[in-house]
Amino acid sequence: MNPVNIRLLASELNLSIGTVSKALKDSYEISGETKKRVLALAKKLNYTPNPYASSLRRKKSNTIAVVVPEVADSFFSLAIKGIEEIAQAKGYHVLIYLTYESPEKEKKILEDCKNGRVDGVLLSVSAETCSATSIEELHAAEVPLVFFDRALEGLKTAKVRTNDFECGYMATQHLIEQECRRIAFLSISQQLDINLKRLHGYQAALAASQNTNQNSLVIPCTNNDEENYVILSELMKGPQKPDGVIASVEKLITPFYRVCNDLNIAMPAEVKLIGFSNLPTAEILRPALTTITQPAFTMGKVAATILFNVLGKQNYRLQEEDIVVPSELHLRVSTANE
Amino acid sequence: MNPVNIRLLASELNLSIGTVSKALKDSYEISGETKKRVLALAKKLNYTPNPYASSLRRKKSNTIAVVVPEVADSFFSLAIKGIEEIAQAKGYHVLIYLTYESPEKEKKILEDCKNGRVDGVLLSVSAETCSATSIEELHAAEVPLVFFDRALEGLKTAKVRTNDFECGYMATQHLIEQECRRIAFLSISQQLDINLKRLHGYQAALAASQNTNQNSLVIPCTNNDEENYVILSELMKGPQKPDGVIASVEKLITPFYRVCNDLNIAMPAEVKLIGFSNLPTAEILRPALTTITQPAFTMGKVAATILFNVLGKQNYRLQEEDIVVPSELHLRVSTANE
DNA sequence: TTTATTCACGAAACCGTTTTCGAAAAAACC
DNA sequence: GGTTTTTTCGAAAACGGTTTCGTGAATAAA
Repeated sequence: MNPVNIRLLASELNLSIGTVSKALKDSYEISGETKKRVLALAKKLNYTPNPYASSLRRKKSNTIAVVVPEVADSFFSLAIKGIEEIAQAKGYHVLIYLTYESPEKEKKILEDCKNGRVDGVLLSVSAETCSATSIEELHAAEVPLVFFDRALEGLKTAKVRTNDFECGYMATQHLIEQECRRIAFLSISQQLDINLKRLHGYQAALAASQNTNQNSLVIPCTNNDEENYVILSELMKGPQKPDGVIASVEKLITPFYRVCNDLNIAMPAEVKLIGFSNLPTAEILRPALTTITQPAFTMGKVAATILFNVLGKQNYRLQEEDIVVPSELHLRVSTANE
Repeated sequence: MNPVNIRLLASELNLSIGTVSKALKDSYEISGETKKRVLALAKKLNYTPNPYASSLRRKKSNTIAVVVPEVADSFFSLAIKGIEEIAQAKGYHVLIYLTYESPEKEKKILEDCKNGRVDGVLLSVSAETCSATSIEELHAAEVPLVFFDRALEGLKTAKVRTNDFECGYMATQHLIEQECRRIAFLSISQQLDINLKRLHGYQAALAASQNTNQNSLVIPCTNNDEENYVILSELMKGPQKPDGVIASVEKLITPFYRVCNDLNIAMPAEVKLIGFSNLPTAEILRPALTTITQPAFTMGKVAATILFNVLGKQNYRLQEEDIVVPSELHLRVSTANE
């Protein structure tokens, strides 16, 4: 650690510690002449203030926590990039925590955020989180919190989300328009709010459809790629074989392509696929994948901006606002009609 | 912020602050009875120690910095995941900083790491970094540093890399074996050490080839997708049109697929492609992409493990070691012979 | 000239924890 | 009983900044 501290500067310059401190932050109390001397020596000795001493006294860490289930994921990595960009511009530091979809890990992490380590938290809850106690404790400790993407209902704080219900509806409607008569909805977590919304959008679109044949066909999948391969394989070989498929999460897309490839099922002729995805390679898949693309980067930036707006004020109360950044439907060949 | 501190505990229990502090960390000096009382009250009041006060006094932050050019990238996001997994297990916190390939940003960030904010740094240098001054300053400040993937030569510290030269060689040799007679090497940065190594591997393999016709054909690309599309388009339309292509970085893969698609160039019949890539979708591209896959997750874990090993010891000197985690060649259709 | 005000700085408290050192009381030893 | 040792705790000094408040001198106002 750098041994040059404010005390050293003070003694070299025959000034008091307080004077040096004020000079360094350009206080009006200090004369221009003295400021110049202090700055010069600070530069010469390569002085940088100890951040923890400063944080301790000011009760402000200039650090935020980003708590996400996963990072090796096209959505979250883009969102993190958006967050980091804003944070860096504001001179804030970003702590990253992964929950791996585990509520226990999440709880432990959030407890670590209560003791002044961070000035605020950006959180995307784990899929299995149902209890809000650890989040409420954070709230009680007056740590500003902004949910992004995956929020928990009933908590009075800011949320930045996308229009999941509409997207579920839109995806389904699109398949109906492309004359799919049997549309399957591939899902993972039954808990997760955003997945439920997508599912409800799907169901609403089916219900609104003129075609009374359209029954809901929800395929529960798992977190394991090979298990999903088997599940989807059964689906496409079985009597329930759909002619339209909605992959409600990105990780179900690869298994589905593999199944179609291995079973020689033609896409989009025999079955059409639309996926919720931020995959950068969607357009070079064959067939190119129609996607509902979440505005991950924007959501990260918006969430961070909201948080920093609050951190700037004295009044730390975060509005209970719910910002919706709409996803985009990218039409590609995987849902095309010949 | 939580207002319950060690002073409050002490006064509630009629104990001194020091006693409470020792009781909390199970010091031998404190009787079992007292420890029980302290722990009970701490639990009841939901006490958590202020991390910055502790860091200030102990001169240890239990935090590391991860400095990378980018996060929305399949390699770096996986590496970060590996790092975070180890850090979380060791009770460390992870600060993320993005350099966006800018040496100036990198310099600013590394300066922030010198003042005790972090106990160590994991760094993958930006592509344009040539000066080592800011890194040497970090070294001078005795902040342990581990390079991963992208290192800077001539610095006595640990490095965790992959076998880039061999991979360049292996990729080229593979194409030669697949009877490619004109192999192009798509490159981005001329600065970046790992890219140069891949290039040298390519050149060495060409030189070793029996076929004397094999001239080096290096195509400099940019960071812009559309520009690259144009460059590759010209290449594939021009007289130099190759029958084998090595994409030395992941971001050149998508443009190349697009070009082949748009120009109706058959892969692998007319041209074969091998890419340095961690794309999770490599196998569902059509044709499925032959890749050199870097062990991103493992490299992150290894780099973090090395760093934490040093942080545990009193003697902070990091060995000048160079660990090589080999990449894997995944053969797929994009380089197949009919 | 007297009084008020501004300017430039120092002394010291403070943030919350850790750690060293000393000391009283209890226990063990001769 | 006297001495040493162990046990258990408290006082206080750090750690490196920030901030409040006070003070003497210089300047301005009266």
